[in-house]
Amino acid sequence: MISQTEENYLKALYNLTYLKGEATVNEISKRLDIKMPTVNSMMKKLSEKGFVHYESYKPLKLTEEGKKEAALIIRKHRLTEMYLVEKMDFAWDEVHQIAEQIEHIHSPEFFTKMDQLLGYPTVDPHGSPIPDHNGVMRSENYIFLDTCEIGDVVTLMAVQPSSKELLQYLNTKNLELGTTLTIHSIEPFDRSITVSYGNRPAEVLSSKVTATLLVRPIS
Amino acid sequence: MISQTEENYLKALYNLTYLKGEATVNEISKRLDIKMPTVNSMMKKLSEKGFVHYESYKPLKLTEEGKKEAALIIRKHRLTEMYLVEKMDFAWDEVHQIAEQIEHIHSPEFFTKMDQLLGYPTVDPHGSPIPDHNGVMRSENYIFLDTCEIGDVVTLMAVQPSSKELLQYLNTKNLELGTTLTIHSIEPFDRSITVSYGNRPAEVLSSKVTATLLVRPIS
DNA sequence: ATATTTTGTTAGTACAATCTAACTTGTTAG
DNA sequence: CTAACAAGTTAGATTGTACTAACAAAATAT
Repeated sequence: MISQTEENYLKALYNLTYLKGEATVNEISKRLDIKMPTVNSMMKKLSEKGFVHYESYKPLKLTEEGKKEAALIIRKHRLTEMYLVEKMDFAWDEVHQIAEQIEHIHSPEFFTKMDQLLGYPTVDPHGSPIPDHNGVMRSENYIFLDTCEIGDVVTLMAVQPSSKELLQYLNTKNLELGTTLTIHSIEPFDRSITVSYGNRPAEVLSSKVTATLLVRPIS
Repeated sequence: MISQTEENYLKALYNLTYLKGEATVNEISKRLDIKMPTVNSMMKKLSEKGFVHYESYKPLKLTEEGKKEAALIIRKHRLTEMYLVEKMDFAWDEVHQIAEQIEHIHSPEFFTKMDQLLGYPTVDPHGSPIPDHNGVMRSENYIFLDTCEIGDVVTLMAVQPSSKELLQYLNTKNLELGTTLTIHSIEPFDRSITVSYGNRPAEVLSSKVTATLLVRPIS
């Protein structure tokens, strides 16, 4: 059995790693507002249970099983948010706290029923994708930046695969998750793309970079 | 703050005492399937917190505050059951396990919304009354047996006030909570009532007894 | 390249909620 | 009325999840 507390750690790790495939003890500590030693020992425990790859002083990763567990919790969270908005008439900004609690309910029938009553939605009220009942996130909404066209306006959602070097490169360009990009031109020769975002001059991104950036078109 | 565990003890105590005003450590132990020493120390803790009257070797009682807390949890449970049946199309026998979990959700708005969507119901799908938002159980459905009429068919719901002697008397008559009674005659002189129930000859109950028995008419 | 800071780990403590074993009090049957 | 049994209590151990203090490793800045 997996406790509510453990579920919260898995979820935090999933969300933190969604971007770059790994996360640190420190990041989890900050996100959950729990001190680092507590996080550290919980990570060892989750490693024992087969949900996390743990090695001393190395960044943390979820195992495939850990990813699935986490995705299923996120599924419950997002289905709940959708249900609260669609069927109970809550505003989109009121539902998070309630969903944080209901996501821990153990009852497959309950969430299956919600899913059914909602007509099997694929995104929650905030546009985030809802994983399916096998924990697979159908990120249909996310596409690689190198598949976009001139004039598209997109939001940076994830980086896959990622490397330290790539993330450092993105930092120097002030490119972070959630940044909204406008595509100005695409160079036919090397497929490099010129984008603008924030209050800064346009930037040119090579195809090596654009092939790793997952974005969501603003539509 | 009151933990989920504490809530379960309060609810158990409320249900056990509803009938006779008090309950024993042993009864709670059996109902929750938790060993007596654990129950004992939890009762002391709840006493510290002002929810329970605890005295060594004496039966347990809820304080007014304890009753209110418990009733509010039961309110959440019964509202949830009603919601699951009415709005989510669950069968009446599928909802208990889910409600056991949802009753612990902390979100006044969530339950207020349920109440509203259900049109402010006063009983749950099993006919049990739903306490109001102040924790007051409007037991309008329960009436004293001495106010019934010939031909009425009723279910014994509670005994108030109760005494050891009265309960022993009821035991000798095989009268227990949930027993369905049919009223055959009422003696005008002393208002004693003749009833039948189960596979046994009719019994005569004195007005002293009938004035303490709370019943729900079967309608 | 080394000193400083940040991050990660270990060790030991605390508290909530559970247990078992042993003892005490209360109840009940001869 | 007392012996036996049931119920209640105390003491001490265990597990899960948190903490602080102290130390170790890694990253960073001068």
